[in-house]
Amino acid sequence: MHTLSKNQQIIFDIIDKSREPMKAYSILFNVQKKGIKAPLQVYRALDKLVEIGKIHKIESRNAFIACQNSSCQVSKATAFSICESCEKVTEINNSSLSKYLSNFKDKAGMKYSKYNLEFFGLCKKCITK
Amino acid sequence: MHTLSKNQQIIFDIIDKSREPMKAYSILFNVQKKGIKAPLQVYRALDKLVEIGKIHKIESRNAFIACQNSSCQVSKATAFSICESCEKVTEINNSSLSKYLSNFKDKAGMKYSKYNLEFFGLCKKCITK
DNA sequence: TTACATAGTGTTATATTATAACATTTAAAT
DNA sequence: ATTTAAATGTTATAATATAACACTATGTAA
Repeated sequence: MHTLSKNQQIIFDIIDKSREPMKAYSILFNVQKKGIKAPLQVYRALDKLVEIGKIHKIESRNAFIACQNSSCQVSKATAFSICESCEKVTEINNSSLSKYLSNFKDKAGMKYSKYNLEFFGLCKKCITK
Repeated sequence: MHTLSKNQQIIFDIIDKSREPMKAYSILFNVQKKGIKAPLQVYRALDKLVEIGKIHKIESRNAFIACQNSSCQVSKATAFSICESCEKVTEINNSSLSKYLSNFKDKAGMKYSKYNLEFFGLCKKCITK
């Protein structure tokens, strides 16, 4: 296990507590009272947290969420569902899906070490609206 | 079929000719001689081209490539391989993969209308380096 | 425990990516 | 011909992200 540094811990905590993906400058705003004043301090912590799998970046939204899977192994194999109405994002934890994708090989003979999948649609709540 | 407007055609052409994904401001630089002067003119064309499936955005790279599939149907089901060394990006056209993902349903009962998948690794050339 | 290397911090400045707002023009549909 | 929708041109600005440099803390190994 990895021990987080001071800034990493502060920033992880705020993302982990959030019920929705957080953007970098929103994080910055929220941690200024804790002494983190500059964007770079946030981005450096984010980079590290992504690297060790504690958080994931939702690429289509430029936002970050805490990993919902117990383990960090899966930081190289991420899948999310995104509601295009309410913007709720959920990490998908489905072994069939991860097996299928981890074993996927394309014609070009490229061997993949990582993937990121984002599904878009409407969540249950938003469908009925 | 859709007829492209003047700006849309100019911007599609330059992306289509490019052998690598193009970034918005690189596109802007390259079309200034054609009278397109402002970022917004580029972004508006990009938005439309993405909407109609002529190009795709590589989210992890903030860059755009022309659709490599003959049809525009697939604009809602995109998959790419990205070499992390040379940054070569290739659109994956694999019916097993697209069937699997199009039929995928998660526990939450959310029905997906769209997905985007990005694989990362090393291409053949870069493996042997 | 000192020295060395590695990782993390603080700070200022700046680069890159993207949109708001508004006036005008062109194309398409009735 | 008139109306409507789509596209354009323009200026300004918002939002996202990194470069560069000086300094500090932490872990490792002699």
